[in-house]
Amino acid sequence: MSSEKNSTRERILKSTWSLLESERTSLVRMSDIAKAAKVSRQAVYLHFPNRAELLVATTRYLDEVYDVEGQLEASRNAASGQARLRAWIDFWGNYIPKIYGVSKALMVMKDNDEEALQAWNDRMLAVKDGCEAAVKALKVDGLLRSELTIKEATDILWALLSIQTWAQLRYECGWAQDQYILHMQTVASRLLMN
Amino acid sequence: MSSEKNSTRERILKSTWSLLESERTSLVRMSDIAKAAKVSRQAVYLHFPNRAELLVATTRYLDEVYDVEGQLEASRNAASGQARLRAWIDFWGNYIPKIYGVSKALMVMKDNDEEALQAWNDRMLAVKDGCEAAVKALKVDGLLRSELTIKEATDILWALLSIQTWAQLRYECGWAQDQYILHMQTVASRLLMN
DNA sequence: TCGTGACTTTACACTGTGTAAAGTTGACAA
DNA sequence: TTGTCAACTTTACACAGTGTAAAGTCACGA
Repeated sequence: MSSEKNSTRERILKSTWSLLESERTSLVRMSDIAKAAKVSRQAVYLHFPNRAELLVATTRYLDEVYDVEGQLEASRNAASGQARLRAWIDFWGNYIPKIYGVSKALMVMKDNDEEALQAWNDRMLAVKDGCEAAVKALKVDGLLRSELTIKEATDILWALLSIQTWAQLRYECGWAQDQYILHMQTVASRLLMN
Repeated sequence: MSSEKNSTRERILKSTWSLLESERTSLVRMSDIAKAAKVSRQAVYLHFPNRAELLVATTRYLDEVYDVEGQLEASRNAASGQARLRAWIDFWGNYIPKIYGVSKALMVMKDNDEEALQAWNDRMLAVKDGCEAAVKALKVDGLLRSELTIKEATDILWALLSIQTWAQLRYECGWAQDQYILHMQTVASRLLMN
């Protein structure tokens, strides 16, 4: 993983990342990325076969930089089911803003591009797994509402924690990030627990 | 409105609609629409200045065909706050599948096109108004949870009833339409009401 | 000194949107 | 009957952005 620092490849990934954080998705073209990385447009294609794979590689790069795996340990080691739900929402809810730019680019692309679709689905299924684990932890503690199956509870939590929902509350409704986390935690508890 | 039946303009709108219902958004190009409407591609531009305005006109056409205004009367005349919330979710939740194809096309386009963005926002604000009205009706009946402001409750309901959330539950999670409506009604009650 | 890998430069094919302008046709009016 | 006009069709082209192709440059290591 990222064996050489400041390699051209990594500069391209960093440029993609920072452009997607600041600019509107559609304004980040291959040529913009090349310019930001101070290489020719062709050099980008030397490292990534197409835009979709560049975006996918960028998401993987983010996961690595932010040490997603390490951070997930925390929620996995939570003492109670309720604590686990809280920790999961805290982790994922706070990870969304970090990856939002890149995710949105992938989201827009998935409607035209099969590869982008695949990558997007993989990511979202991973999130769903996190939701399911939290729900199961509630169940084990006997805290899951009896009228909900594990699948239903997982689906609802997953929908609640979608990136689009975050974006809507955050940008359209003007919620603060803290407010989002807090509300999601109480909303999720209220919906899933007795 | 729609003075002449089977006018070229209306055939174009109908073709756009039916293509967007069946095909993936990105596969519905101006030339596909023209072909389906049995006119030349240029004729489409004679009636609509660009793709964005064609899509917008198609959503308006749908509203007209489905008599949105008339249907909304029902929820407005609900006896209690709770009934109004139910009726609103029933109406909007069942309207989503009818407009999904066209809405998705607009959704994809709003990232590149200012006009599409504007149209999308207008639509979504109208939905938000519906949510706010339902929340206020609850408040009047003293049923709104005391710890929620009207704005917060509206925002949450609006997020819950977003088109993306519907699509995720319906397509990704495989929920049936009836199941979606029922669950959203109970979820909304549980979240907003004492 | 040669070779090689990592680039740059130039050029081009392709798709889809939108513009431009000349040609066709059928209905209706004088 | 002729002429006009609106509603088209046909052909052609500009433009943006992606991706491909291939020749050229250049520094570094054996």
